[in-house]
Amino acid sequence: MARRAGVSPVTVSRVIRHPDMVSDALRKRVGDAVSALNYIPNHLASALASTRTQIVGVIVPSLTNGVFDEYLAAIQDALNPAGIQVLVLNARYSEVEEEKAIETLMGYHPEAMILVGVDQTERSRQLLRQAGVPVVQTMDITDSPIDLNIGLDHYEAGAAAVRFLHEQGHSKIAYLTGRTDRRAVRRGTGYQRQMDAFGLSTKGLVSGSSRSTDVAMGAELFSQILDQTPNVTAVFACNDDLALGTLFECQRRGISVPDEIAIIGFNDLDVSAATVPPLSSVSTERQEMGTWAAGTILEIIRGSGKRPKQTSFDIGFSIKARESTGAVVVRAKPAKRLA
Amino acid sequence: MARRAGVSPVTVSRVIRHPDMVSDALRKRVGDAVSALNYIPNHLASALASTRTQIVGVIVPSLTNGVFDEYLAAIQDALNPAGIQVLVLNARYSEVEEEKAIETLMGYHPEAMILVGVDQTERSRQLLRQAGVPVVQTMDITDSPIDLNIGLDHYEAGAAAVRFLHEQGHSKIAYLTGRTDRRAVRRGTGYQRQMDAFGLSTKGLVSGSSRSTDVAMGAELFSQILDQTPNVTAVFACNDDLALGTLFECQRRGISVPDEIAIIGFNDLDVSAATVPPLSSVSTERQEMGTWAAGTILEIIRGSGKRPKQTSFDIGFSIKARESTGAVVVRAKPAKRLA
DNA sequence: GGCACATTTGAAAGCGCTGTCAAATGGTTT
DNA sequence: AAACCATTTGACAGCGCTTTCAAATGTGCC
Repeated sequence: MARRAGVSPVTVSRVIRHPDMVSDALRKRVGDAVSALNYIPNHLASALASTRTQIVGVIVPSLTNGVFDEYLAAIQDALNPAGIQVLVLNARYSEVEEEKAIETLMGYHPEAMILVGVDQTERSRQLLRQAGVPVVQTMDITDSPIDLNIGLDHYEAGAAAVRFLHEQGHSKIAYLTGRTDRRAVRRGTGYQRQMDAFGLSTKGLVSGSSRSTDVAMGAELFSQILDQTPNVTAVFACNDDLALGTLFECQRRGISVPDEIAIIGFNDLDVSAATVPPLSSVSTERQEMGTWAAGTILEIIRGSGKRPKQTSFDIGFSIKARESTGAVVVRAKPAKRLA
Repeated sequence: MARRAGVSPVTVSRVIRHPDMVSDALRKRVGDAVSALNYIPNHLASALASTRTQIVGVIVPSLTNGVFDEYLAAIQDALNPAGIQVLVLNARYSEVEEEKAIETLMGYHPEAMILVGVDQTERSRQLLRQAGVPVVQTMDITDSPIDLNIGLDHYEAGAAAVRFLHEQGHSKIAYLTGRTDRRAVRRGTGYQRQMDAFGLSTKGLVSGSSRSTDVAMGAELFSQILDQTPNVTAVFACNDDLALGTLFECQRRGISVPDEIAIIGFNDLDVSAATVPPLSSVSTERQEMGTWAAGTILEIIRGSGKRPKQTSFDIGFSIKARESTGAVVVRAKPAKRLA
């Protein structure tokens, strides 16, 4: 107890929590003792007594996927300066593990929760509601959010990628996908429906794997497509890793990109702009989603506790057209939706 | 309080913590109440009362660098099953921020700490020692660890990369580096000393930036080298991002790899094996370091509390020779050290 | 049937802090 | 000088749990 050092018991707390309620002399005296002893208040005791844990729980589907890096960093960057710690748990793309993670997190009584995706189990939703704290579902959109929601329509994004390639004159458009969370599935559905709408067959043009994606898998999946459908002219990869693998496979086989094969990925990771040729990609605002989630939470739990004006937010996406899909055209977010 | 549900106060705790000390009937009765109420014990109160926080603090220099992804995942995979939560803080490659992160973490009374690198500030070291918990410094080695240490000798690794390229007949070997933490600096020193030892000049062969690295930077840095020293024949990049950027720049300029330029990176990320041609890289055992750190900690705080037989561990490195440095040779970790 | 002993449950105290409220101190006002 | 008020500090209780120890209950033995 640092209190022995100064001479006061509760006063230490006041000096640390409400320095302006205390005289200069006391502040100095306690301050000296604190630094002499390297005293650091026990956050657990403090949280227990004040019922303000200053913890926000975040659950991501993967820790090794570059997609969540900037997202997590954005959340921490927004929350840490406010004195809030972020507890990150990994659900490994499993709803069951996510539910477990939520249970664990609840034991810490977080002041808010940030989740990826919109399909939590019923029990997860119940636990979350029961907790009575702000919950933000990110990366995807839904009509029935648990609480707050920011994301994009992956179905529309998949369809938009197809439209984009189609506008460039492609009709043999392949789709590559890896382990299928709901978002990837929806992108795939968007692809399929848009191909249907164009009257284009997707036979021999879809290749998937149940493993989690990496660059090497992109090469494998694309090779499978080539075997089945040698006259394929364009590839829509459900993420940039697969797109990059496809590009490498083209290089390996001496297939010219974009002249013989056009490639578009998803997420627009940094690396996509640096390849040769640069990879087109459907760009998602991951950092913005993290920032919005964290900022909105801060507003609620700090600022007067009232809900923000906007509780659901479709942040959209944009197609970054680069050389891998031919001549570069400036494009914006698709104007209207698929019927 | 779920206790109202059953009929007991302290007993709930016992049912949950020591189910075998309690009768079947009670266990069932309380169990029912627990699930009926979705009761989850308050971890903060539990930790405060028992002085076992079940928290391990981890501080990494970056959240957006792929290098730390598998490392963090390995730590969580080892610790979570033991009921331990990992609190991850980002020090952004700054010793000062690291010190702040340590202070913050201390407020949570972690049962152990895992750090990256071996140059913490004096105050950091003091706080850590004062905490009296196991501390593991990873990724680098030192003669004066705070407590436990696992890592590799980056100086040797840098020198080994140069020796490797030299053996392939290169003498105009460039070095690319980005923001320079101690480890990157040591790799650079290893490069420089080994070049000196070979009597090779490094004039016009070193290019660096103070920003944090990305793929695009690799292209920029390599371009600078080409401007200064057109007859360069090999590039040692201080990480795989820069190596990949170099490869892309070669592709862009139509420079053949490895015929005109040999490239070797550092860390051996997954993507390096998938490029065309595949990139050689100095492979570091990041996952193993995370696993060892977590495992050793578990042994100490769970298993009888005694120190492991081995408290310092040079895990070494290996050179993954792939086509980007010419004919593929099987190589092991360098046998003897630089004088 | 009475006593020693093992088993199962509860009562009391306290982990380190914070919120509330009362007490002490000092400065003003009439 | 008495009464009043503002400012500053401390006492007390309690956050929700666990630990320790005592009480209650059941079992076996002489």
